[in-house]
Amino acid sequence: MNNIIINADSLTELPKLPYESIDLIFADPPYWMRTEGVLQRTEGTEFQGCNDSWDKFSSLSDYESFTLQWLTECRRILKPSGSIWVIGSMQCIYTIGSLMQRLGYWLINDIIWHKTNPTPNFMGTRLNNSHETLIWAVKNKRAKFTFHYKTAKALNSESQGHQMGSVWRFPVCSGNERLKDSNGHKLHSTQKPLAMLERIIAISSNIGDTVLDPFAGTMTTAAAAKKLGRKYIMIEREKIYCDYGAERLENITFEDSEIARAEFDVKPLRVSMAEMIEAGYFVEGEKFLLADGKEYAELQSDGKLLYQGKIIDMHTCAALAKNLKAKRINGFDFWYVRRGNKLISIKTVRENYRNTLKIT
Amino acid sequence: MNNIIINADSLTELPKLPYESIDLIFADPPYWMRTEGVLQRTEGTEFQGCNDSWDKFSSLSDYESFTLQWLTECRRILKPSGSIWVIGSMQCIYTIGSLMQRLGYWLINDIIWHKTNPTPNFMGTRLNNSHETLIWAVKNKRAKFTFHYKTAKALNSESQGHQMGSVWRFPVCSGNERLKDSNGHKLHSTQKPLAMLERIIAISSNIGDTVLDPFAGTMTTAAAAKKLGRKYIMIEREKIYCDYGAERLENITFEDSEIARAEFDVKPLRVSMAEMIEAGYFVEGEKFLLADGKEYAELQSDGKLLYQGKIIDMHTCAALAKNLKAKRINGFDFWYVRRGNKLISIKTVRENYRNTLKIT
DNA sequence: CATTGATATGAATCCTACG
DNA sequence: ACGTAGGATTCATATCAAT
Repeated sequence: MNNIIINADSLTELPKLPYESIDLIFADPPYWMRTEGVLQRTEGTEFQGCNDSWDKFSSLSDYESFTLQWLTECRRILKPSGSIWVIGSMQCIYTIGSLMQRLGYWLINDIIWHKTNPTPNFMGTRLNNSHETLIWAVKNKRAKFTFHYKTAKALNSESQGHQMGSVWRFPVCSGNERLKDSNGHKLHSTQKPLAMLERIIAISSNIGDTVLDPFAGTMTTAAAAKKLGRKYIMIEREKIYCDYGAERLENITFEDSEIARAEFDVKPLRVSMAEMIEAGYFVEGEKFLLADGKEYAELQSDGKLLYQGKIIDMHTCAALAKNLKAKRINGFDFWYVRRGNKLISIKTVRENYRNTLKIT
Repeated sequence: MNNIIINADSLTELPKLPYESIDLIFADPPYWMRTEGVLQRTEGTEFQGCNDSWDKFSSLSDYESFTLQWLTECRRILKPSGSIWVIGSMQCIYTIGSLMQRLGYWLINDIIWHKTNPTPNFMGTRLNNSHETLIWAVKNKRAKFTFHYKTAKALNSESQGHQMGSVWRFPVCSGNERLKDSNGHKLHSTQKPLAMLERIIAISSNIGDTVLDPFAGTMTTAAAAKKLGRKYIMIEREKIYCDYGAERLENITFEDSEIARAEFDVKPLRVSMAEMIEAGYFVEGEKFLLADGKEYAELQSDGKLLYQGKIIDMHTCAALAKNLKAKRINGFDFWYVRRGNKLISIKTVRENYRNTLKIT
């Protein structure tokens, strides 16, 4: 059931997928653009937007009903730890977001795709619509989901080395990347940029995960998934997109990388104070100091601290010693010990201990 | 009923306002942030977000009902030519947008306020939420609304001189602009930047218009309105905000400007071909040429053109002569006439004619 | 090959006053 | 309400031909 393209309607296919079997969903549903007539450039040429039969709906309640159906199924097949991305624009994203919240999805972020090269507003009738919106959500409020924070930081082209924000800059899909039909015309009216899908899959899934796209189109989601070593299930109603998409995927291979493996986000080994005392990295009875050099507390054999006659954990103790309103802070950021005539952060001591574990 | 602050609840006050009496509405409703517990920075200090009593709701349907009520009233009191802006974030904007579309509002644009200095995500648990969303809408699909396109162009700090897009960069409200209470703490947890309100009011209303804000808070909307010569009706439930807001408004005066008056958007005088022939700017029977210098058509007394034996209007004729797919293009951009031994654009001729009208 | 200029095009809720 | 004529309006890129 992996790495397949299903040439059928999502509303009939999604119910066939097993309960809680999918790690990541990317959905690029019909937007229901509601355009009328032809839009003409000043020079007299026509703008070719999205005027496909698959984007037509008869009414708002019709569109709501369609949206409710596929969102309901997606929630059923999503793993508890999985997450879903949905892209849309003004015309549809409010319907989508509102139904998601009603269905119990919990929104993680909404993300703005700020297009670097949007179609201008030819007539000057309103603001140039230069973005689309992505909603990223989980099944339930308390769900634990995959998010590679440091991978996202590494991928943050908008502000290198800083945490990734909710506004992303990407050009629209054009040029060589854009699939053409046998007449040389664009195959699909709304092909999404591969780079955006790669970012999404890299930060919110793991190697080997299964990615589902219920409106797969030109298989951009599958292309990104394959490149990053994820499995994929693509559902697409139009045969022509499936055919061209399958061909596209043949030329794509897994490219292993730190990003694909999310190696920046590998959690350091969990170690306990007691363990480090045992290993001789801390000594029972030694003094814990703050950066000011004053001795505040005394280390106990179990890793707790003796402070003003009471035995408390070092995180609570740090907040107390620093006289903070907060009850608890990360003691590894505040406590020092004496080594020779120097003050050493206990974080450094832990780092040294962890390094010995890596070697063995 | 102008330039007033009403210290009361919007749900009771909006129904008292007359039908179709408001030109522009800006609404910054409670977002229902659904925060829990205390968010602590790494150093142990507490982040002071929005935890106000006015932002508490018991359930999604409760919030939907509240939203439906004020949006319904706003639609009732909005003039047919008026428009409404609503700001919100992920937590609420999908509910708001979806209800707006259900109520029959027609969206003009959604606009992203991309914060230049967002609060970081302290825990690294998700993407840094660095934007809020504004929805700009009219009462009905066919409604004509005020939009000063060229004023927007002039105000476009993101890309000077180009059409304004749907992603706006503004810093969050801070420093001197941020109102403080008697203890020196921020008066209001969600004060919006004045510059953003000025932009909104400048591009979507006229001098003398009435601007309504049903959740007026620190009266930023009124401040921008007053500065730009608009009238205002502010509704705010909390007395303390009304008091500080009234004081704030005392120090603000109307600053006249081309932007305030939207002078870039003044429409040129409408003139007809027949009128210009009458005035001698064109001569009946003279030849109309394209840029290539070939004679294509012959001017008739009523301003129409004789082309290949048929009499047609010059816009349709231009499309024909240029062999375009389009049925009609602006003839003033394509036709030339001979003046002496030079080719002159008929747009230039019209410009000359218009200049004589200005003098008299 | 590098540079320049002309041309094509992208999820678009894309005109309006007057008779 | 609807037809007609007047008149206003685009930006970043990619491609390709010409220099």
